[in-house]
Amino acid sequence: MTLKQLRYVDALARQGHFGRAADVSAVTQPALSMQIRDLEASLGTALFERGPREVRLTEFGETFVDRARAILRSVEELEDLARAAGERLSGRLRIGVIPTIAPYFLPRVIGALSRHYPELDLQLRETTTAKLLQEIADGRLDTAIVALPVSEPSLVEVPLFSEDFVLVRHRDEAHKPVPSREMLREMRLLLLEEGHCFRDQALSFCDMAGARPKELLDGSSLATLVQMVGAGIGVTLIPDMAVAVETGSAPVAVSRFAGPQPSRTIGMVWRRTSPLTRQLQQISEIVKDVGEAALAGDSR
Amino acid sequence: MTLKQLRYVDALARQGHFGRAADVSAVTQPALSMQIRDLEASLGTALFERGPREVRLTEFGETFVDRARAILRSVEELEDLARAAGERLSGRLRIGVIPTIAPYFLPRVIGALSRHYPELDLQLRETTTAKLLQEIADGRLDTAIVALPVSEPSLVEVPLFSEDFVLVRHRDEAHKPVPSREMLREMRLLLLEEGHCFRDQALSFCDMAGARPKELLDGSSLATLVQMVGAGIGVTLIPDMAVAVETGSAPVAVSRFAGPQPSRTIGMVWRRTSPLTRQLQQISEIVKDVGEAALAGDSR
DNA sequence: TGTTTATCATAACCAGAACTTATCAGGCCG
DNA sequence: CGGCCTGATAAGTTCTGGTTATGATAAACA
Repeated sequence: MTLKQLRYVDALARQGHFGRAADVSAVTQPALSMQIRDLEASLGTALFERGPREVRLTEFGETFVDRARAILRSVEELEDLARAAGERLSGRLRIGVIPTIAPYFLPRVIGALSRHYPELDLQLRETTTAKLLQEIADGRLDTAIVALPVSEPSLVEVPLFSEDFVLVRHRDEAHKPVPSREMLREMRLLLLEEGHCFRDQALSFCDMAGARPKELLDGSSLATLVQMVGAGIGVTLIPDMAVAVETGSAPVAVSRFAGPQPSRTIGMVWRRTSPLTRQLQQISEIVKDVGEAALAGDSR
Repeated sequence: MTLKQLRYVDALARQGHFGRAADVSAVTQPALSMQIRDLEASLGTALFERGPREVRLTEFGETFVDRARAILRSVEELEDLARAAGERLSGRLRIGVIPTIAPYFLPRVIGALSRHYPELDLQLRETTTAKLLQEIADGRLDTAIVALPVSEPSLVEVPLFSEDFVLVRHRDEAHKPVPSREMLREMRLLLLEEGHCFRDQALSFCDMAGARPKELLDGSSLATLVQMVGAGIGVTLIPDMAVAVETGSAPVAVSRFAGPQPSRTIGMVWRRTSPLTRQLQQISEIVKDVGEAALAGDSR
């Protein structure tokens, strides 16, 4: 049994005439006749009664076409559904974001994306890069916003923007000169706990990668770090984007480094094999715009 | 979109592996690959994500296979239904019967048929031959039990049995000799109204076909005729099969004619083009047996 | 009643779809 | 880095489904 046969049966049942049914089916009469014959043979039952002046459904034919039409409807519906799904980005999209970006960036991203793609069902997840990458590989995430590079050949990575790191000190120290990288090593540096890429990036800036100097304290979020700085416990680095949100509620001062700014590149990654590639590309453009706007001080 | 493609999608979704999916579908891997590719192309959407180590459904693919499987189930169900319908006689069967047979014969026929074909949904209709034939032609009846011949080339007619006509007189006249055909013409003969074939058959026996002799009175049923005879109004003819039922409740006597018995052949007819031909053939055998048993005096 | 017309079935042929075998390409793994 | 697994691609073959032409039969008509 084929869908074509069902369509022919439908047409023939409507028309009650092989010739006309063939016409509306855009085939010739023998083609339709043979398909009907084959179908009836394969079913072992007659669906139509061929009278010389009319073609009539058999008793069973009646119930057959009813069901056949229901099937054809479902098929059509499924095709429509597919077309709609293909046209533009819609449905579920699972995005992962690292914690040192999420709270400062996600609100804007969500806003922009749902403005562009109202039918998009955004699902966010915030965790460390390693876990995000694993979840992408497992197919539990569609894409992630992380610091580049991830150097994973199975993933595509597109850069979005670069953000600098800034120094956060207690407000009382704001008049002192900005310490150099070397000086930082001698100060009590507050960092995120292990696993956060930003920790490694900060350490690498201080040339202390790998080693764990004793004057160092772990915090579980940038907010914690800033609050600790405000309490006079030490200094810390935070990414540019976090400044506006985190430094308002504590007696701290923010300073840029002299000379080469420490920075990191934020980008989007997804499976090279993802069928959403085209849509993800579009999305990355939007996210990029949002990111650049945010960095340009557009701190709505 | 074809059912074949849906089946392949189903298999691939289950197996997560082109090779295995092709195996269970009893085709080679390229065949399946191409069908999937074509389907995805025609939909404009990817259903599967081809990873190097695994084949995974896309977001949309998930909902697609769900619906696809529902469609495949309906199709299978429809095929089963057809097979069941073809196997043995079941479903609606519309039988027409002439009034001079129906009350005496139908109860037995119904009993026998529903014993043989429990799944049969019998629908009976009782009216004159002309109307029955029209309804058969219109497809509103599947078959009819009438007096042969009907001489309609578009219909098949199979003889079932012959039944004699008997004379019904008032009980007081039972001692008189059985009148001849000629004598009948001189008596007050009670007959069914126009349109009943039995009227014509009776008249023809008396060689009075067409003509309307004055000594003649119409009744609308054999029961009426017999009651009229019992009231002494005249005599009548009734078919053999009606004797047991009709002559018990009136002071009448039944006599067979001498010499050539007047009789008629009862048979079944149906459209030559009917797809039920085979089943109707079977049914005619059963009806024939019932009829012969009834005539043999088996008057249960 | 013979002829024409309408209608579905059949025959012969043809194109394209779909399958097969063989081969390639890329990722993974020892 | 070579072998293996897996899916894609290519080339060739089979067969399905389609076409045109024709046949058969019954209804319509003159």
